[in-house]
Amino acid sequence: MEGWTHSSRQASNRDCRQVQMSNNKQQDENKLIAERRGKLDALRKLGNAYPNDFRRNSVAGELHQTFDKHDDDALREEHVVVSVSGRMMAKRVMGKASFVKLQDRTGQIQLRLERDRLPEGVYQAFKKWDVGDIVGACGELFRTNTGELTVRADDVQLLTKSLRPLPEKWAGLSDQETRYRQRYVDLIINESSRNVFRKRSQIITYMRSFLEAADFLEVETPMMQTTPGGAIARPFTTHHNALDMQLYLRIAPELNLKRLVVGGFERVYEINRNFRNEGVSTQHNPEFTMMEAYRAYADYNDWMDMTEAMLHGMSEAILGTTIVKYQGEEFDFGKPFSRMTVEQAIEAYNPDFDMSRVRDRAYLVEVCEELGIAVQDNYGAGKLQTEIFDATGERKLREPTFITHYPTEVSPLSRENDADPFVTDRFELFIAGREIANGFSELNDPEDQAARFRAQVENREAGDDEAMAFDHDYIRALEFGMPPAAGIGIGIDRLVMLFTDSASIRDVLLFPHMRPEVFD
RNA sequence: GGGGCGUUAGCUCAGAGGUAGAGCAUUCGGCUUUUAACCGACUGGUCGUAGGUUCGAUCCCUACACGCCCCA
Repeated sequence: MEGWTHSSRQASNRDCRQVQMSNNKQQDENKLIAERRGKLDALRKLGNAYPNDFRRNSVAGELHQTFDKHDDDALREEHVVVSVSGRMMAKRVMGKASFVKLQDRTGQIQLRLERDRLPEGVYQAFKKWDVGDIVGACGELFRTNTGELTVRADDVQLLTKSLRPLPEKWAGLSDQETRYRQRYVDLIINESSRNVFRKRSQIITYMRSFLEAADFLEVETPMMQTTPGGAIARPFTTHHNALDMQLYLRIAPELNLKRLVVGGFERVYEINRNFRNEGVSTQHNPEFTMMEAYRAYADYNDWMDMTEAMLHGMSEAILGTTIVKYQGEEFDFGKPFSRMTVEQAIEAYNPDFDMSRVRDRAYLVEVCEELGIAVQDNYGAGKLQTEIFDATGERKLREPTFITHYPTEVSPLSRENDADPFVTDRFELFIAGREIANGFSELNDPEDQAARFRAQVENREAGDDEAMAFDHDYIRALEFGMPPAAGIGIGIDRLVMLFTDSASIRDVLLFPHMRPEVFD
């Protein structure tokens, strides 16, 4: 059985002077903390207050699972001796015996502490411990009168003193600002929050295994770039001191991943952060996680099929059902998603729209103005169509829906449709009124791509600071020849929101971006 | 950027132009099968910050900070 070595119970005073000196500076704290700091001082005088020689042999979840069917009589016959540790979440003292709840990464396990069973003086010391302290104990399993699996402690030790009181057990911690800023407290207190981040991890793990099974290679490409590209967005800038040069945080990994497709990695993906210098909202964080994947000898239809298959499998793996419940709505990820072109969506959500003039710039300007959309001189029919769709269609797409054939004008990296060069072979996936994924057949004609870049540069010179720069090296790469390919980007944060029924992106980010807290 | 709402004890929340409230937690006492343990006693506050109005402001007004929601 594992347990203690003896060192932590023996005195070691080498740090005491330093600690007492620093204590004098801390008198401005509130009484609750001062109380606990006093207890810590007493612990330091007795020996090492932060021992690291306790080793447990069991965790709560496994004990509950293993001994689920064992009643008290069975447990007493078996004499199962275990050692456990965790944060003390409840402490109920009843004179010469107490019950304690320890919380570890798998759940909670109850301890029963009896004065006369513990070594001399230990029970008296325990009475001074606080909820929130980290504790280790060993003893035999039994079941209480109410049937709860419990460790009857033969010894117990304080492993880490907690100086700050935890939020109250019943009302818990609900203040959103504190939950985001002090996520550690949120995670200690709120099981639901722990579950969100466990699910997040499972989702990413599922996605990896799905792609690995399809023989995709995971890669990592630069987050600091000299030319930001691969998306229409404003970048963050930073500065490299030694090289004395301006760098950009990437807005997308796209161009680098396609360089790798040129290099012969026919199936690649990357899961990592992108940075976009735009507003913060329930749907937007300045840094967010994206999965981008590229596949040679495939087109955008293949990616729509793969996306459906991935989300279908993911819902079964993560939720155990294909029904995803989100903010009062239900979506079935087991059914094929509906598909509609941008122009069909405009027709569907604008009953008075004259489809005979769907590519008539003057008419589209008129419609935009009626909708209160600010139109700029350099907007062509394609950009105007997209604006109309965004304003009228996007939020109404509740059921998972692929919107296809985005205008070439707004898709500078996508392959033109063979039959209709006004549009590209591109789709976006919407669920619950939000864009979840964006995919397309890749433009691998270097001369066409160069022309698209030039159009972007014109927009940039006209004042659009979200427009792309001309990436000469990317054109050079395409000139070596990129096999016909298609790619997709999936917003991980928004996907996790769906799977965890979270209303805000902050709820699925461990440390969402916040204005700095003021410490006086 | 615009609008609305919020900020009171460690946590969750009441409150009213006139001495700042509750529950839980803390502290002390009691209790050897509790489950928000229980019983008794006590304690806890720069009412976000800075101005203004007022005899008097935590409350009313203004600005600012931070947060949440909606819109662009």
